[in-house]
Amino acid sequence: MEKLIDLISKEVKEAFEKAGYESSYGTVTVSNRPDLCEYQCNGAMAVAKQYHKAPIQIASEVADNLNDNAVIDSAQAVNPGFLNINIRGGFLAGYLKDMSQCADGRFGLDDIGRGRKVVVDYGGPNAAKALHVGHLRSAVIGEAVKRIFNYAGYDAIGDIHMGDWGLQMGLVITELKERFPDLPYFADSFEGEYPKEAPITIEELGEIYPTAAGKAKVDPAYKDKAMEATLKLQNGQRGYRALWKQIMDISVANMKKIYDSLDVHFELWKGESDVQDIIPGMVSYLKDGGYAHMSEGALVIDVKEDTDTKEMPPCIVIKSDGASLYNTTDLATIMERTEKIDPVCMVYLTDKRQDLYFEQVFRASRKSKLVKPDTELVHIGFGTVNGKDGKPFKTRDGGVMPLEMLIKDINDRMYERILENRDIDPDEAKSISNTVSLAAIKYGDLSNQASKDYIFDVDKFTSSEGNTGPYILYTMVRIRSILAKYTEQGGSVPVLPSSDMEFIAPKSASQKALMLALSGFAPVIEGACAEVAPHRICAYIYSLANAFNGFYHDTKILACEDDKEKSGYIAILVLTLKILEACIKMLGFDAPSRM
RNA sequence: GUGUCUGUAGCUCAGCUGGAUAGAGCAACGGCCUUCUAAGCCGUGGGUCGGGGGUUCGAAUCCCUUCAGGCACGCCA
Repeated sequence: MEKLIDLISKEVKEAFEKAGYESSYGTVTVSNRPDLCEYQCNGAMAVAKQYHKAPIQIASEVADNLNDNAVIDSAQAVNPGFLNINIRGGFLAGYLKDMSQCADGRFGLDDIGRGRKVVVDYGGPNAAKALHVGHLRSAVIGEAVKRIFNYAGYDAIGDIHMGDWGLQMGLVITELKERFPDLPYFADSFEGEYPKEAPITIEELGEIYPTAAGKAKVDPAYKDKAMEATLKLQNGQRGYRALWKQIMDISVANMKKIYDSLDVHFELWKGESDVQDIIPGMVSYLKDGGYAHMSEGALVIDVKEDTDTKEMPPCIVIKSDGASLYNTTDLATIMERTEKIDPVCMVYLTDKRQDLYFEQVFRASRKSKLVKPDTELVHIGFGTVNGKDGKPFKTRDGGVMPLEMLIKDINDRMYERILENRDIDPDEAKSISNTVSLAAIKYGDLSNQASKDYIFDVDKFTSSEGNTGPYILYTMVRIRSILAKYTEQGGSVPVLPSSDMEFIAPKSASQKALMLALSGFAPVIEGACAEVAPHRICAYIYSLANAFNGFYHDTKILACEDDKEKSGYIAILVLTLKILEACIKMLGFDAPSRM
């Protein structure tokens, strides 16, 4: 379905052509001065030089050609050469009707993806340590990105890609060996059955890794042991593998619980260890193809290019001690995905500090042809979650904030707010606060540009004032409430896509503003998808919710006595609600039925 | 040192493929509920878009330079 802005552009382009100018200058944009007009065209100013004419004269000529237009209600030339355009209400109503009839339920958004596959690599938890605040963004943004791709018609596959094979595992094993040297895992001669369950709990694991990492930092001998353990694990030492498997089991169970609570779900629970078997093959491929060479004892791929103005260290494939590392598994994963999934694009969501690293890996995989030339490799580097002081978010005592604690904090705050506001059954309040607080967290994160750091402010996020998740949900609940009353009064609410939706030309400025906002859905999603920018959807639904609340405030909907007008209002309500639902679904949260 | 990101209202952030008077929200102040959820709506005040050059009819936006801060720079992930 053609976008409204394109339909308007088409008219203006024709008007340019009719006046004797190149039609491409007739491109129309949404007005940046809504007080003056709804749409604008700046082409007259751009084209003026070429035709040696005053911009305002050109704009006037074009405006004259737009009288009596079926789409455009008014086109006015304004100094120095703007063309201010308003759209016909009846045409707008017809456009919304077309949107609500789209059989694919995408409200006019084209099938951009056409079923092509995309891998979204996000989550990336470290299997050795508890999920903390640093894992929030990857999960939240990644899930949204995946859902946006899916909505746009792609077949998006989310891969958690756990860090389960690197030094962190060696550290945990080493620390366990120090503490419990008598466990059978550490006895080379042991040939019996290992215990069924892990020797530690998830809580203990949460403590062991930081301890071990701390020791390794100050004690080189300890670090050597850990590296040795890593290598032994990778080489298949039986006891280490058994212990590793058990650590993974408790770790994964814990991850699932937390990701579930965030409504974040992965199609693939892959990790670095999964490509272990294909690494030797890949390494010989890299060597035989002449892509990799030895340097300072390590196997590396040079990724420096002549055009580089910056230092670009080589991508290390195998460490000088023979062990593989993050790079190795990422390259092997790219190779495996290309063979088994063959996506048009792989998107990685990690902290932006890994920018250089991913550039190296992407270059290495291109250079060595591990990936097809037309497969896009995209790294979305996001900023840090900071506290109100602008420094990385910590617990009260200054420790790393566990993700569970952060979720609980915001949940508790939300629960308080609900109880503050009204008499409500505590159980219902609990259920509502779960739903709303998830929206608060996710919206708080997603409404910021991914690449920037942001401040995690519980009070702000849980507030229903301003650009927040609760404000969006409140708006939706309001609409649902009206529609429910309408049904009670014997009206029938159309289920989309529906040809029964009868839109009418707007009767008020707020109604037209809402209708214009609705018509902007497709271009916003298209932009959010193209730029992998969920925050655009947040900005959109905030303005849409604003437009709705303005309309709601000065329009009697159910009390409207004109049936045709009333059903027109209901149509707007339904479409607004459905679009908001589609958007928050993409962002990864839901609305409660009542607030 | 090299590279990279950031700098917009007191605070948190949009806007950045160049357009009109730089927008929101919070905070401050003032209005609006016998009527569809006031967790809402409307209004007022608040800015040399870090500084300086340049390109352009036009710059928060593009280029150069400079200041301030963050981050990364071969065997961690």
